[in-house]
Amino acid sequence: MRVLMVEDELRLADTVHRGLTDAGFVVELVHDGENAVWAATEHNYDVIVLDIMLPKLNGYRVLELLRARGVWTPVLMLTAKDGEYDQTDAFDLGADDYLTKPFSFLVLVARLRALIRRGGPERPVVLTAGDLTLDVTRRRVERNGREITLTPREYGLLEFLMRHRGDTVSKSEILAGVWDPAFDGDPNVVEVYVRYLRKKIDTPFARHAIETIRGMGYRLNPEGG
Amino acid sequence: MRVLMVEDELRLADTVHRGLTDAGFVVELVHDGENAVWAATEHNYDVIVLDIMLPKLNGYRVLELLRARGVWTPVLMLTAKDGEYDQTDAFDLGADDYLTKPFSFLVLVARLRALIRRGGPERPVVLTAGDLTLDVTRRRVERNGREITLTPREYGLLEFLMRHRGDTVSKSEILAGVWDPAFDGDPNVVEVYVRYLRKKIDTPFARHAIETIRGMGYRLNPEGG
DNA sequence: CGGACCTCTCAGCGGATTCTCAGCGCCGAG
DNA sequence: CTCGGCGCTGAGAATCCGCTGAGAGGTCCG
Repeated sequence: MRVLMVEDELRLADTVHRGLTDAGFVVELVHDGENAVWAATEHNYDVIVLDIMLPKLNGYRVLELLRARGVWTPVLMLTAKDGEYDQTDAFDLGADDYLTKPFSFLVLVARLRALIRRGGPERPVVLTAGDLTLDVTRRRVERNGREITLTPREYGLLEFLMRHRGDTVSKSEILAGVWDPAFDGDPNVVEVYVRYLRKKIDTPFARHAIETIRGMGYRLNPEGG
Repeated sequence: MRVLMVEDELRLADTVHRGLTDAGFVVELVHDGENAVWAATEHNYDVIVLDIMLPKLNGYRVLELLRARGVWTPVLMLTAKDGEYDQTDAFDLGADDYLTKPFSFLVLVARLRALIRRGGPERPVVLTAGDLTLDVTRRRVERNGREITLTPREYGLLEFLMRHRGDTVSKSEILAGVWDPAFDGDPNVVEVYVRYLRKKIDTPFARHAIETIRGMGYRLNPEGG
């Protein structure tokens, strides 16, 4: 499994490079657009990880050039929330899949595997509970069509609850799934963050998606409350 | 069907190895945590049988490392009754299924088959008695399609009765099974909670799922009363 | 450096839950 | 039919648990 990675931020490039290597990929790393085009044309990769913000040629141009040259290697794009193309859906740019920074490393690996296996993108995962939706790819939460901005922790908690929607999950399960595995603080944090979430996703909409199961934990109502 | 087995007790490892081979599995055997991580990362197994007590890296750490590297092979954990993690439910550690030593060999084979087939743990059953249902994972009780909310104690009692539905269970058995093992209060609590339960699951539906067997205990009617 | 934001801790409140208790009534044995 | 015991019941005390507001520390960014 050969991966070409195009990324100019050295720290990020290094982290991901090491991680992907550990995950069993053979990784080649280039730092700008010109080298990316050259490498991708010259060698055969199973998949290309392509940052949008690059010196010399941006990711969009790189992709365009490759396709024009008949290079159809699947491309996973990395987009930033606040970049030049922040509003753009990377699919429109011709990418096979994309992730928004910051992204989960595990998600990256899973997407790469999917791209390689199917030669196509993993179907975008959107979790829903009634009129509440969470787009895992974009880290975007909406209710009733209105976007809701969440902090990372709030987002993690909501994603966890939505992945288990309908199930009653205990506070310790939530801690294990959302917080650092080594976290050993007061489980009261969970209550606090449930409160924060409710203030953002329930109260303004006069709904009760997050139910308290006293003595047991919490449960996200699959119908959205 | 390829199985990676991680077990350091030679005798046990040998027995199970032979048995699984006879059952049609291709078994690879390693004896410590480091080799387990290496083998599981390098090769593709259908399922991993992982002992908790291991030299170098314990099973918990092995599992953690594998998941962190994006290896999502289903894991069945072997736990001992009296080990460091005896109290812990192995699901909390991220295992897909687990068995407590000593275990029945046939049970092991059945669980492995289930894990491979579904790529996930065997889902605990939904207990039913007539139109009364109790979903263990969702912690949800319904009668006649209507959801019934129970307090933790009430729920524990009902689950116990439903697991023994059709049997007559004495108050002391109930106390031992539902209350804290060290509980030494008045057995009258059981009567009190039976009453609470009846008020919620029987009275509103004009049924009698919970029968009193005078001098003996209680019995949950498998037909729902 | 200062401000905005985020994460987490803490302690008090109040409602929900658990359990005790004492009296009542029904069941079944003789 | 009578009586003793077992289970039922309502009330209430004690405890638990989740909710909440305030705020301390940390981090990021200008």
